[in-house]
Amino acid sequence: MADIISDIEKSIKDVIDRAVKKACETQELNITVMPDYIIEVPREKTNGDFATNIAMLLPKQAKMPPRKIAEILTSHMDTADTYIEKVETAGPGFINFYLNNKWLINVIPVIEKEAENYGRCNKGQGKKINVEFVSANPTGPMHMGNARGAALGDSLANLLEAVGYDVTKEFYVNDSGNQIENFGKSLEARYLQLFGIEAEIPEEGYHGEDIIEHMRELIKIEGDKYLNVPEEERRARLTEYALEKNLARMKKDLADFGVEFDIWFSEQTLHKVGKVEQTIDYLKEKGYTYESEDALWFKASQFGAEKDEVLIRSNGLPTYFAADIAYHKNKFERGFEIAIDIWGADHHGHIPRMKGAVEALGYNPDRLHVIIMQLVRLYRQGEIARMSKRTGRAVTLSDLIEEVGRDAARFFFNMRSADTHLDFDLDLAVTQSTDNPVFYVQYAHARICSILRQAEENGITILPAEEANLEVLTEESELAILRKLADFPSEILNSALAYEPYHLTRYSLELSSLFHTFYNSCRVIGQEENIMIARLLLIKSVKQVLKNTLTLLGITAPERM
RNA sequence: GCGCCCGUAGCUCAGGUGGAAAGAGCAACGGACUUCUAAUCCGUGAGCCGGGGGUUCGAGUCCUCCCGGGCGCACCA
Repeated sequence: MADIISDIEKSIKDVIDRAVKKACETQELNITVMPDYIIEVPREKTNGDFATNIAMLLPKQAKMPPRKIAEILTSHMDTADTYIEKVETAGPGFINFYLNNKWLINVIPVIEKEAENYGRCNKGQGKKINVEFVSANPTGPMHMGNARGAALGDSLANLLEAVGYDVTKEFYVNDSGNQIENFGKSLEARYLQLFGIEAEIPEEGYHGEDIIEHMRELIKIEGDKYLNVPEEERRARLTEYALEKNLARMKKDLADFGVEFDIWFSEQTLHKVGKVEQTIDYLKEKGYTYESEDALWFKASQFGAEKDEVLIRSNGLPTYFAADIAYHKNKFERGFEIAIDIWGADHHGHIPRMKGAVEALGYNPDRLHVIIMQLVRLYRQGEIARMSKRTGRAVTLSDLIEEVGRDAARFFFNMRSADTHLDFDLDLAVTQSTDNPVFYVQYAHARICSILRQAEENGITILPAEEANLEVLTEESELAILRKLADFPSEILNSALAYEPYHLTRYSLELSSLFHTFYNSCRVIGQEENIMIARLLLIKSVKQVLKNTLTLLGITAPERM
């Protein structure tokens, strides 16, 4: 896909490379190794549109000061047939390039042509990538950490897909192991209690109202038929029932949040088909395990972890870790080149051992990338809010959607990088004002739609970009918008490769701000024909790019507000 | 004690592979609506980038040691 920024950078590099060659030919410079120089955008506009540091990387080779090198290179630069208008040397040895603003207007026809595909590319070349996120315990409702993970993971998946990866979004269902045992015991206790039979919820069990609710419903449907069956059978059935209910609930809550998984991967199935056992056997054969105190251990410390880890407990049951190894082995066997896991900060200690396990399995550990999210703190009226307004219990994902809405929640979760604590201001998220960033962005979109509607009502025909005279876009606020629009493809690529969708919220805010500034200084409708058409095309481009950005974030772009 | 993350304006945070005089939003103060949505815009003030060393032409960014905060260090997940 077209990216006018990288095109222009390429043309500048050409100019530089040719100048170096020429300077060497005339023996003014003696350079044998071409340095790895960069083209960058100077912070200060007065330093040009682009700059290069090449002269500052050459003093040793050329045996002269950087400014002198810059002068020589500049003198050999041939800028014919480029947009470069002026080249200057400055500062400690920068070479600054000043461009004719006309290069920027090319972005409008590109956006018009590519529309919803503007910004996308094929960097990923169809490589298979697995993004596992949320993976909340199916023993109860989802909390704020799960919500942040959902927003982050889904936007990241969209982003990776946009740059050409074949993305699979996956939810690992922990429907096995200790916590499920406790879940079953808790359900059973409630079930018996509802029939007036004395029973106790285990120490580490689940005491929530939802457990009682599940059993009330089950009794309504199936009555007392599990009172007189063997304990094991009873627990299995109660667990199965409640898990199914919880999973359905999670699917619904996530769907309300705009998150749809491709695969819900059951941990239980790994055990059932013997994958866990096979994986353990494999590690055993490789000599990466040993027995101690009746348990089987994985030599994690041999692979960079702090200590060894138990695979099979002395009671004969495999640990969660053992299943997780089998799960990751399975991911790679399914052909994923990269597996991304999104975990809460409280799990960060597991990264070395998990990567160690991947390595022990014979895969490059770099193929597993773990994103650690820091905690979310909710604020209401300036104070930490732990409880839901409505239920009085811990705030769940569905509470959050109900209180602030899906768009605001998704935007807020993606405003900060994953590794900073997130202060979520619930009051701000519902505010319909300039303070609320998501409204600010959506308002920009709606405002554009409003102008376009009026243009249509006034019978104004917008020409195709190729036929319009876009050179009349010379106002500072117009040029600033064009520059921002041109940045979009690299913005997406960089965010995707860094696995950091939060750059998109910032981008959307910056573009919106530039639009609002333009709106207040330039009128569109009623201007001289050429200018009006050009501005209509400009704001249409802004609308398209805002829409594309919001879509990646899973947020709606309203036509009116 | 060991490991990971964080420490930038009063508050919340940005600062691609090191680059030229550190940015934004909010809060504070002062302005702009007979005109396409004032849910907006314009302006002002505000900083030993936690601290000390080091690497180099050049460090908020890299290395090291401290200080402060969060989270881990189970035969739980």
